[in-house]
Amino acid sequence: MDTIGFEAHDHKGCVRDAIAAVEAHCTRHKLQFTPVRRRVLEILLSEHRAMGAYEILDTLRTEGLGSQPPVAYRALDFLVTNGFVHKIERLNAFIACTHPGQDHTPAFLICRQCDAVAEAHAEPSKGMLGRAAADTGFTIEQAVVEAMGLCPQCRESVHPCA
Amino acid sequence: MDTIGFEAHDHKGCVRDAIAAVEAHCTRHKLQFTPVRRRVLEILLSEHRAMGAYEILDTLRTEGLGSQPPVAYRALDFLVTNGFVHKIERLNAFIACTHPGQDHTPAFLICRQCDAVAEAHAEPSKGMLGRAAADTGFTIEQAVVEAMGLCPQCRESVHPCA
DNA sequence: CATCAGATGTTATGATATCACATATGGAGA
DNA sequence: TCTCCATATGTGATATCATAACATCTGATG
Ligand SMILES: [Zn+2]
Ligand SMILES: [Zn+2]
Ligand SMILES: [Zn+2]
Ligand SMILES: [Zn+2]
Repeated sequence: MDTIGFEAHDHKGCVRDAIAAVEAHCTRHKLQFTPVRRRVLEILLSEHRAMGAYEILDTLRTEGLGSQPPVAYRALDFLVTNGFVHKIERLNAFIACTHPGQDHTPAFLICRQCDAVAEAHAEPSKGMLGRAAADTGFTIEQAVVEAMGLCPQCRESVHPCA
Repeated sequence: MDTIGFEAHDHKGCVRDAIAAVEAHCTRHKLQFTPVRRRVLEILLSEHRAMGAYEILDTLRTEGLGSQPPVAYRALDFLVTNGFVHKIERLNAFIACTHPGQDHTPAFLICRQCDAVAEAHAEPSKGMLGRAAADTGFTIEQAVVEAMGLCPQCRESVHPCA
């Protein structure tokens, strides 16, 4: 199973495991997993959905962990840079990674109805894109792949228009 | 050749042809290709790069075609909706389509050094992404595919760090 | 002419993101 | 220990991107 996000799962365990994985990764790479950074990751993990920076900041504020935008953006920048969180460009929002610590290139399935987001695995330099890049001499370093559409649940509930 | 953008070409002709194609498409589909909409498309075509809405608005303003953000955003919305212009999510910017009028799903190669953008062709429901979607029952309606990296020219000029 | 849909003009505001500068903290080396 | 320095944080201000709301205009239809 590679893409979770549209199905029920052991949420408590998933949060715990993710935090543990990030902790281990930070120790190994001498990265500072500070309280704000940890808390931002926890918020994203516990909600399990894409959240805007200001929405995260609201929570931090009530907990006395920072009240100004740079606090949230700096923590998010750290988490994104190190691959623990991904930015969903289409939503200007952030979501916790489902494979923290592992080197991977994510792709996302975003439901336009309920905003649920599932992380899948993308092969960057394979397929059309890789061919086009190779043809033109372009060097791909990173890729944003975000599919919009309807998740299984919302697909059910949409009236058939017929 | 499917991806232009990193190479020299007949620019005058490319602008003329694109405008003509859009004009024809609008006539056929009873869409109003108004002065503001036409001018915004011309600006994007002539610059041949990704431009922010406010940058476009600056030009409109000097020409008396509108001075407030909604003017630019409404024109861009029309052009994007009808596939004559694409939004580059990663840059919060817009770029003229290189296949206007044709039904297609674009992918982009974006140079992080010089901000040049090339449009390529993506096959949405093929490959990893399509598989992941099919596995989970997700229905893909639209996709954002944007690769970041170095274009051929910038790749040359970057010092080797060695 | 009356009506209406679509396009535009304009003011204000909302949402997202960064700059700039002060302060704190903790480890490496003199 | 003390100094230095890199990294992280606190905070106010500001930049950048985008839309809401409402008035007005214009052309097509009947
Ligand atoms: Zn991930
Ligand atoms: Zn859904
Ligand atoms: Zn296109
Ligand atoms: Zn370049």
